[in-house]
Amino acid sequence: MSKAVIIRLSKYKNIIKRFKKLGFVKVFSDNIAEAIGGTSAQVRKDFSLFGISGNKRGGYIIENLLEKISEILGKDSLQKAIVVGIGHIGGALVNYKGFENENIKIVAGFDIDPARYKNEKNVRIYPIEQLKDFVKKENIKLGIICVPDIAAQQILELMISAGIRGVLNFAPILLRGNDTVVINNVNLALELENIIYFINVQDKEMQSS
Amino acid sequence: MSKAVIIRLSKYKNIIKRFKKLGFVKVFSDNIAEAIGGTSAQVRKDFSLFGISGNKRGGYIIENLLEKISEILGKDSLQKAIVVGIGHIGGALVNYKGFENENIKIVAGFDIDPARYKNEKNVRIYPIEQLKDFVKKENIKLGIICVPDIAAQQILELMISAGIRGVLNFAPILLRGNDTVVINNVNLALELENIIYFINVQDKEMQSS
DNA sequence: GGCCTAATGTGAATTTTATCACAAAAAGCT
DNA sequence: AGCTTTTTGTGATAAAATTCACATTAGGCC
Ligand SMILES: NC(=O)c1ccc[n+]([C@@H]2O[C@H](COP(=O)([O-])OP(=O)(O)OC[C@H]3O[C@@H](n4cnc5c(N)ncnc54)[C@H](O)[C@@H]3O)[C@@H](O)[C@H]2O)c1
Ligand SMILES: NC(=O)c1ccc[n+]([C@@H]2O[C@H](COP(=O)([O-])OP(=O)(O)OC[C@H]3O[C@@H](n4cnc5c(N)ncnc54)[C@H](O)[C@@H]3O)[C@@H](O)[C@H]2O)c1
Repeated sequence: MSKAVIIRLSKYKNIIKRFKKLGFVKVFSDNIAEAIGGTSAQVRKDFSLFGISGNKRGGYIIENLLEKISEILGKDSLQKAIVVGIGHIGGALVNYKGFENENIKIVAGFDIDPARYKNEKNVRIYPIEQLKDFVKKENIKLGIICVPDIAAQQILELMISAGIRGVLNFAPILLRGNDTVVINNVNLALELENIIYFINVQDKEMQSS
Repeated sequence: MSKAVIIRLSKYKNIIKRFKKLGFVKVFSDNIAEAIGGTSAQVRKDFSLFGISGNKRGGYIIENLLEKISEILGKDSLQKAIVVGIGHIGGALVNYKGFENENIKIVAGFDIDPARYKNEKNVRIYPIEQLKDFVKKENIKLGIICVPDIAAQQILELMISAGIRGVLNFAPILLRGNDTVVINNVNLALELENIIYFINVQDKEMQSS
C-alpha cells in the first residue's frame, strides 16, 4: 500500500474524529472529501481498497469507520517514541502536547550535551550513551532524529542497533538505513524552495495572460 | 510541473553543491542518483524535462548545472520570509541558520503575545498587528504559520491580505486559501502515524514468512 | 408496497509518473 | 584513424494513481 494512501487514511481518521466530536453519527464520502480537500470518489476508492464499506444511501457510521481505520493504521495502542538531539527542534517536540491526541507519546529525549539533561516539563532527557539500554528495556520502536546533519547517520545506526524500527529525520541529508527500518524525512528548506518555485510559476502565468 | 519533480530538482541542487565543495568539476547522473537515493535514468529524464543537457560520456559540468537549476527554481536572489507564532516551532525556525545556505532568510517574526516581543538572536519579533504593513513595505512573499491550529486560518487570511504568496503551515488543519497563494503543510503527527503503519506492515510480513 | 432519490462500490478509462532500453555522441586508447 | 567504452538523451513501455461513470442498493415518502 502506498505511502500516499496511508497519509490520506490518517487524514480521514482525523477529520472523522472531529465530526464525531461535533456530535455526528454518520458521514458521507462527500463530507470527508470536502474536509480534507479531495474528491468523494477517492475517499470511497480508498475505503474500498481496505475493505471498508458503508451503507448505500446511508453513508458511513462514524463509530465503525474509526474502528476500522484505527485497526488498519495500527494505532489502537499507545505508541512510544524517543527524540535524539534536544536542541531547537527536539525541544519543541518533547514539549508538544498535540501528539497525545494521536496516541503517540514521546517518553524520553537523548543528547550528547550535559547541559540538556535537565528535565523538560514532562519528558526526561538522558545522555546518548543510555539510548540503547533504554530503547531495549522499554521496547521503543519509534525514533526522531533532531541532531545536526553531520551526526544524523551515526544516530540512525545507533537507533537501528538498539532495535528502533521507524525514524522521523529532521536532518537535511539522505540517511542510509536497511530493510529493518523505515525512514521518513522532514526537510523544511526543501519545502520552502518548493513554495518559492510555485510562486514564481504563478507569477509567470499571470504575466503571460 | 509536478511538486515531486521540483523537490527532486532541489535535492539534485543540494548534493551537486556538496560535490562542488569537495572540489569536483563534473558529475554523472549516476553519482547524483546514488547520492539522493534514486535512479540515474530519472535524473536524466528530469534534466531533459527542463532542457538541461550534459555531455555524452563527459557527464555534467557542475557550474553549468547549478546555474541552470537555480534559474529554474528561481533562487538566484535571496528570498525573505516571515514567521508567525514564535512559540516552540516558530522559535526554532527564527533561530535556525541552515536556511541561509539555501538563500532563504527569515527577516521577522510576529506574535500576539507581548512576552515574545523581545528580539531573538538575529530576528526581531513584532506584534501581529504590524504584519500587514511590514509585509507590504518589505515586499515579503513567503510566510510560515506556527500558531495553534485554531488561529491558523485567520493568520492565513491576514497573510493573503498583506500580499503573501506562499505559505508553509505547521498547524494540523486544512487551510482554505485561494489561487493567489500556494500552501504546503508540515504535519508531523501524520508523518509519525505513517511510519507506525509501515512498521506494522513489516512486522506482519516477517511473521508470515 | 411501489416509486423516487441519494448514496455507495467498483470496474474501466484516463492521466500521471517512473522505468527500460538503446541509438547517438564523445573520450580515450592503440 | 579506427575501435572500444562510457555516458547521455529520449522515445517507448510499464506501472501507479486518480477520475469517471454507472449499476446497485437502501431509505424516505406517498
Ligand atoms: N531549527 C530549525 O528550525 C531547523 C529547520 C530545518 C532543519 N533543521 C534540522 O534539524 C536538526 C536539528 O536542528 P536544531 O536547530 O534543533 O539544532 P540544535 O543545534 O538546536 O540542536 C541539536 C542538538 O543535538 C545535540 N547533538 C549533537 N550531536 C549529537 C549526538 N551525536 N548525539 C546526541 N545529541 C547530539 C546537540 O547537543 C543539540 O542539543 C538539524 O539537522 C537541522 O539541520 C532544523
Ligand atoms: N511543537 C511541536 O513540536 C509541534 C509539532 C507538530 C505540530 N505543531 C503545530 O505547530 C503549531 C505551533 O506549535 P508550537 O508548539 O510552536 O505552539 P506554541 O504554543 O509553542 O506557540 C504558538 C505561538 O503562537 C502565538 N499565537 C497564538 N495565536 C496567535 C495569533 N492569533 N497571532 C499571532 N500569534 C499567535 C502564541 O503566542 C505562541 O507564541 C501548532 O499548530 C502545533 O499544532 C507543533
